[in-house]
Formats: sequence, C-alpha cells, structure tokens
Amino acid sequence: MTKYELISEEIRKRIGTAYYPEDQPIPDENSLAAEFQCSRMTMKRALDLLVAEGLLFRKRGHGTFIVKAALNKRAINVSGHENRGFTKVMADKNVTSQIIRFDVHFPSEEVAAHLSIDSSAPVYDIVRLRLVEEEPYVLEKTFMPVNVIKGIDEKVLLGSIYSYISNTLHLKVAGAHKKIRAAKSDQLDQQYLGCDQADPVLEVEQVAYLNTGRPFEYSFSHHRYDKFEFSTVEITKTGL
Amino acid sequence: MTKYELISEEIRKRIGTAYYPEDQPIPDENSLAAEFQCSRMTMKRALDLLVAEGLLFRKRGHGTFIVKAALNKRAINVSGHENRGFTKVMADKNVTSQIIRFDVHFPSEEVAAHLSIDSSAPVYDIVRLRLVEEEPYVLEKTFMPVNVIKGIDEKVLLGSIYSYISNTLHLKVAGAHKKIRAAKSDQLDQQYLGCDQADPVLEVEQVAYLNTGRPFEYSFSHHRYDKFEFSTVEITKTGL
DNA sequence: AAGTGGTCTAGACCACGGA
DNA sequence: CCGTGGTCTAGACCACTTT
Repeated sequence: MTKYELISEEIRKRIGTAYYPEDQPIPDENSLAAEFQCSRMTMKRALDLLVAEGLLFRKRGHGTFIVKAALNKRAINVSGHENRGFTKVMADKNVTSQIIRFDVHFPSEEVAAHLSIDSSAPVYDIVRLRLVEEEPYVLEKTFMPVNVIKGIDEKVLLGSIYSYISNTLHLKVAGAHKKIRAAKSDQLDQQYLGCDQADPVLEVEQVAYLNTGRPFEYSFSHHRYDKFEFSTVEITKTGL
Repeated sequence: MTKYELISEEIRKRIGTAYYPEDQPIPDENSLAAEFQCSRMTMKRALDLLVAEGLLFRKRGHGTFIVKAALNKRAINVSGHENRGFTKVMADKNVTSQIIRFDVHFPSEEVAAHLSIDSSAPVYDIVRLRLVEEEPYVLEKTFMPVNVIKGIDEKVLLGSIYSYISNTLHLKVAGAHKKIRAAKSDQLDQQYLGCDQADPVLEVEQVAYLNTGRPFEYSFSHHRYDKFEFSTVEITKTGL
C-alpha cells in the first residue's frame, strides 16, 4: 500500500463518517500535507483518487469540497473501487460456471480482427453461464486464441479462466476495452438467464489484453436487465 | 494547454502514425523527458493520460508499450476524449429539441433524495426528445430543483439546458454520477424514438452536480439500442 | 549491476477568486 | 493582496526484471 493510497483511505473514511462538515471545504492541501506528514504533491495525489471516485471536487481559488450526492450512496465503498471486473467484486461469494458450448475452430474475420490474429490461427469458442450463489448472473460468449491461452479444458472452464491465466499460465492481464449497449435477449439468454422473451439484456463487448500487449479475449457478456447496471463517474475538467 | 497535455498529444499522434514500432517499448521516460525538455514527473504524467485511454500500458522493469488492440480503432481520437457528455461530442452537429412535457411540481421521495432537497422544494419535470441532424437521438426525462436552476422556459428547453446553466446563470457543472442499464422501451420511447415495441433501450440514470457540490439534475436518458453504446477502458492496477 | 517504471520530496511559479 | 488549487522541476529512493 502506498502512502497516497493510505492517506486516501483515511480521508474517505472521514467523509463517510461526516468528520468534515459537508457544506464547507475540507482543509487545504498544505494543512493536510502537514497533518499527514507528506509533501503537497503526495497529498494532492491522495485527493485525486477521491475526486476520480466522485467523492470530492475542487474549486480553484476556493478549496476542495465534498460531493453531496455521494453521501447518499450506501456506505461509500470502503476501498472505493468502482471498476473491478467480475471476479474481484465477487471475492467472497460462491461463483460457479456451467458450460454451454466449448469448441475450437478458425475465427471469423471479425473475431480475427479484434484479437489481432490471422484467420488461420484457431480460437476457442466458449459459451458459459456464470452463477453467483446458484443464481444465473451472466451469459458469456468468449473467443480466445489457442496459441495464446494454451490448455483450456472443461475443468478450467468450470472455475475461473482468469485464475487459470494468472495462476497456471503466469500471464498478466493489463486491461480491457469495453462497449456497453442494450440488446434483445436471444434464445440462449432466455433459456439460461431465465429471462422472458420480451426482456432485454445489457451486453458488454470486451477486448482484453495481456501485459505483452496481445489481445487474448474477445467476448460478449449478457446480463439480465433487472439485475445488473454499470456505474461510472464523469468529472468536468476544471479548465472548461 | 498544459505541457503534459501537449506532450501527450504528440505521443498520441506518434502512436497513430506508427512512428514507434508496435512490438517494442517506446523510449524510456528519462529519454522522452530529455527529448521534450521536461522533468520525468511531467513526462510520466503525459504518458499517464495515454495509459488511461488504453493506448499504452507499462511493465515495471521493462518499459512502456503500445496496446495493439487500440491500433485497430478508427484513427485514435485526435484529442483522445472518451467521456465527454452529449453536447461536447456533438459540437459540429445540428442538435435540436422537442418538448414532450414541461411541468413544475413537488418531488417524489426518490427525486428529492437524489437531488438532496426537501419534498417541499418544487422541481421542474421535463421530458424532451433530442435530435441530431433531424434524427431522434435520445429521450430525456429530467428533474431539476426550481430554486437552483431558475428561469427555465420553453425557449431554454428548445436549446441546450447546459448552455443556459453556464452562459446565462453562470453556474459551473462539476461532474455527474451515472448508472447504465438496459430497459424495456415504454410508450413514449416507441412514439418518439421510433422504436418497435419489442426494442429495448439503453437507460442512463444520472445525478449531475454543480461546483457548489449541489446536485441540480436527476435524469433518465433513453437511447435507441441500435444507435448508442457506451465505451470505457479498464486498467488493471500494476500491483495486482 | 544496470535499466526500467513507481513513489515521494521540498520547493517554485502560475491561475483563479475573494477581501 | 492573500489563499486556494494546478503545474512543473530536479533529484532521491524503491521495486521489479534482465544481464
């Protein structure tokens, strides 16, 4: 844990417990830096995290203030992470998987393009239903290059592909590009997510890549429209 | 324009024009700092922007690399902004509005809570269809406290509420919290967005707040499922 | 040991807003 | 004018990876 993260957590806790009055600026950066015995740059960085979370905002020449809208939120995430894909969020829940399809074949033009591979490089074609506490949570359609993610089998699919990639293959996931849209539910969604024919789904299209820069997953996740939503915070640049 | 933004743009341009080979690290931070005549901190900050955009990623002990998946993207946004709400993105397009409903009344419990106001404080209740180049683009249901955003009338609603808030009221928007989900289209959606009864919509629930910390807008935006998607980049923390 | 990125410092100057 | 946050610097030390 770095110094700025520790300080950030302390300030987050203070906001959550109303240690600072919500209608006044919190102490200025120099005072806080003195209190926490750090440089002003480090203090600023700690506050930056909270600004990015939407808990604080700054007014040049005035001070740093608490976002009132954020106080209504349940409890303010103790560790304050909004965007931590699936498994992380589910850390202490019972996550299981059901395999709907598991094939290997040559990729379509589209899949090859998104994975930056040649059409002659085979890909896994996987459809899994993931359940949280026995409840259907998300239906995932996944393409992964066989050359990159070697040795996928049913046993791996019943657990977490991400655990396999990091713990067994010792590869590291660097990030992902996502597109989020609404879609009509298809026959598979209705069958496995248990949704009605008239129910839509929230579709997340994702290209994930390793810390080698190589894309290793192109996937479409379908979530029940009544059980999943995506949260984000938008910050207006101070200069505008 | 700050130094780190200028440097960031230059590097973004270089990536877009394949100035750097994509299978090798870009020059290290000290070399780049020397080339751009800045400190290493400033150089790092310039690169941070590109990492946040998903164009670059870093490997401690190795170097900074180009994300191959990002190169496929059309042209790499010249100024690289993903999350700039409506009006900004539409800068050079013809945006018009059609007023579906315009009322003032007392807020429901839910609306009052999201706007952090008392149930006795009246709110505008607005439904607008927004069109881009004459095409229906989004149907917005908006609640705003009358005490905060004074003087809204039909003329304002036909243009941009945001312009009115900044240019006439001289208030500043600091940010917004958003939730994105899929929903069934209702009768209004079908009528105004021209979607079929079976078509879903992408719903964005938003609480926007001023640089006074005061929430001023609680809204639900419905987008046609086939014409709108939300893009985002997820970065895995290097420590994990 | 050498080279990379990650953090942190102490201090400087600038931009903005209010007294 | 002063106090605020925003940027920038020059340098230090640490963590990680390869040689």
